[in-house]
Amino acid sequence: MDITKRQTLILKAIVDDYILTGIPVGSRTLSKKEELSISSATIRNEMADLEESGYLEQPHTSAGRMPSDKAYRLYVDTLMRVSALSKDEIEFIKAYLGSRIGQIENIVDATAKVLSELTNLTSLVLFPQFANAQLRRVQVVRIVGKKALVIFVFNTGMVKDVLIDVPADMDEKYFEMISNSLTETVANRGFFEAAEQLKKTVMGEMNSQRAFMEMLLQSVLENIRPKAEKEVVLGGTRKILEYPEYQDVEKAKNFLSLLETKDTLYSILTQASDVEFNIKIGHENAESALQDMSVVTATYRIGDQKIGSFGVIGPTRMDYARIISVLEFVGASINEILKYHLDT
Amino acid sequence: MDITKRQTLILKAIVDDYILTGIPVGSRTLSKKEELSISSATIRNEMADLEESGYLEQPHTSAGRMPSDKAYRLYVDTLMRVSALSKDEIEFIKAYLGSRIGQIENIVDATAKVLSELTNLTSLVLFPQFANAQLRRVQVVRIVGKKALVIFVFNTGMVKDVLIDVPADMDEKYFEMISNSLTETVANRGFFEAAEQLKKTVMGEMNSQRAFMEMLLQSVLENIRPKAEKEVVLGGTRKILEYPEYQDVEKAKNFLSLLETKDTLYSILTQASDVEFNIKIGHENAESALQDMSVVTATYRIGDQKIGSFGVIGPTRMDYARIISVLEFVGASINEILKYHLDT
DNA sequence: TTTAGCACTCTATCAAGAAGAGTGCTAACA
DNA sequence: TGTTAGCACTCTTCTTGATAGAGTGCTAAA
Repeated sequence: MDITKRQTLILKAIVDDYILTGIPVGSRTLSKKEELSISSATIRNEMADLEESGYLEQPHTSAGRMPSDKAYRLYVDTLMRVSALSKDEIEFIKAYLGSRIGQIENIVDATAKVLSELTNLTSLVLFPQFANAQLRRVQVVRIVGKKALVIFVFNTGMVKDVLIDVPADMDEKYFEMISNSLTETVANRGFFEAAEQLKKTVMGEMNSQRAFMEMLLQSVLENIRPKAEKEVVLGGTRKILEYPEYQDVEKAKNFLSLLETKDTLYSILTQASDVEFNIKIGHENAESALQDMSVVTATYRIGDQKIGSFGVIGPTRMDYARIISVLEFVGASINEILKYHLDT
Repeated sequence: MDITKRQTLILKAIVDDYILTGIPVGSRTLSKKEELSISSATIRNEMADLEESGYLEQPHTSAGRMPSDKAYRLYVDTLMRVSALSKDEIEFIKAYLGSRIGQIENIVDATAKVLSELTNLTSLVLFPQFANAQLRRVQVVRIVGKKALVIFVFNTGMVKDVLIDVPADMDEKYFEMISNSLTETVANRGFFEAAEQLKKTVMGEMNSQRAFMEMLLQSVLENIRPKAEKEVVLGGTRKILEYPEYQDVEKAKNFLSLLETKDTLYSILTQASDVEFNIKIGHENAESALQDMSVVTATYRIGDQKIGSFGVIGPTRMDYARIISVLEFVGASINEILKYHLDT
């Protein structure tokens, strides 16, 4: 089952070429390459062997060979060389992400954009998972008239808020009291625990503002609940149309509708969050819609706590080496920015 | 130049049919329709006349006729019958929009989705134009440690906020003072006037917190400035792929990249905001990229103040009558929801 | 004025043939 | 024994030509 050194060399050349062009690679094309000074006939023999071992595939008899998923796996695991990004690329990432410090949404959006721009693929960014984050503080602030803002502060430094209606005659003191009481209840708890605790607390309260408290609780629960649907941000969704293998509108449509069912994307991004880099090639994906696509994801964190993941999705023929470099650098940049966020 | 009653009838039938199918309409197809009991030969004669008058076009000699932009214009102005929406459709809109009361973003997103879903076209929704809205209140609230939230309240009932850094040792009293002073400065002014006034005020201040105030001012200005780029929300961007005339990937790509340059969309939506409904057919669009597309837009308002617009974009062959009904009803629904928002 | 009839035009579709790319196998060579 | 040149073979793609079908424009009759 092992393959020889020369076969490895040939395989790498084929993968490199196929990633670049998307056209099945012929023996003559390969023999013309400088690094391989072997005749096309010899290459043909080796290719036949590689095909038998399951590393190569042939769309039809008189076409060149293209890598199988197994070949990509080998390529990713041992063959490819991950090179550093160019100065320009680093500059681009820094400029794009750096200027977006502020709201978390901006960072997520910018990450999605930067990823798709640099890889020419559709990018996925999972929103920070509040479920893992803990609440630190809840504050109710009267804005004007009947409107008040409920502000949630997480231990990760993130802030979320929601507008609610309050009785016009409600006392400022009362807001302060609620804020403190809510904070006490939820502080240092994750979402589910906090929700549990909140319900108990409100049920216990039997004061005159019961209706208001229930309304408040409702909006609190709705807003700190992690919503799968909302939590995936996409970038470069139309990049796929650039690829010759998606010139068929039907195929492109399938891909684009896959992107609309965010549940799938969500599960891809969450299940991947155990390891640093996760590369799923073709049939390695559980979802049937992804059998001829690859997904590469990485995690991002605040401090040493994993709070989300991001990555790209595209045809199995993708430049894995380059993608890894990009993800690595972008991940590091995000960590840096979020660390700054955390610095209270 | 005038056309006869019968020609009008024929033209309407052609437009109706072509909107439905997208295939050039032949004389025999028309003669088979019940409402027109004329022979195909007669129709052919009439069609020749209509072509001469510029209402019909022929892709090639042995094909049927299709409506020109001029025909669509006539159709929209006098021929089409706008019918009421079905109960199901009304229910759909109400369910979708009604449940999204809360943040303005949700309403805008929901509107975009509802529009594209009901029309099968790409929808555009302009974010409420803060430039026209006036500020009512600015409030700085310490959140925790070095973080504070600057909250902007508009006379439209909308609320925007931004997270900023503040010196950890800054007094609560000082926040109150700043809030009041900022509010006084910007209250009842539009954006540009408020910005002008703010600059003057800060320049005047020479106290110890000058650096902080400048930082604050910066973030204030950045956040209340109307950003064209950010202000257009799209829905159903991939709907275009369903249309046979966009089976060509190249065409689809062009359309999709048009959607990415939000400046164009922004200008379409803003220039249209003078009248209730705005219908631009084919070459009536100033932008060269839109020469074979139509754009239908409507405005939405709070009270009697126009604050934004929304609409759909697609091939000139679109169901104008239906689109008008949808826009009308959705517009009314938005107004209702926003009125509730305004009810402080 | 309307309609039936017919020649004409253009497109779309299909089959057949030619060109090109690439392979697999065999035989010769180092 | 491994490598290479040569050649027949296969499959795709492109081109060409023929054909059917849709629809028109025009003429002549009703």
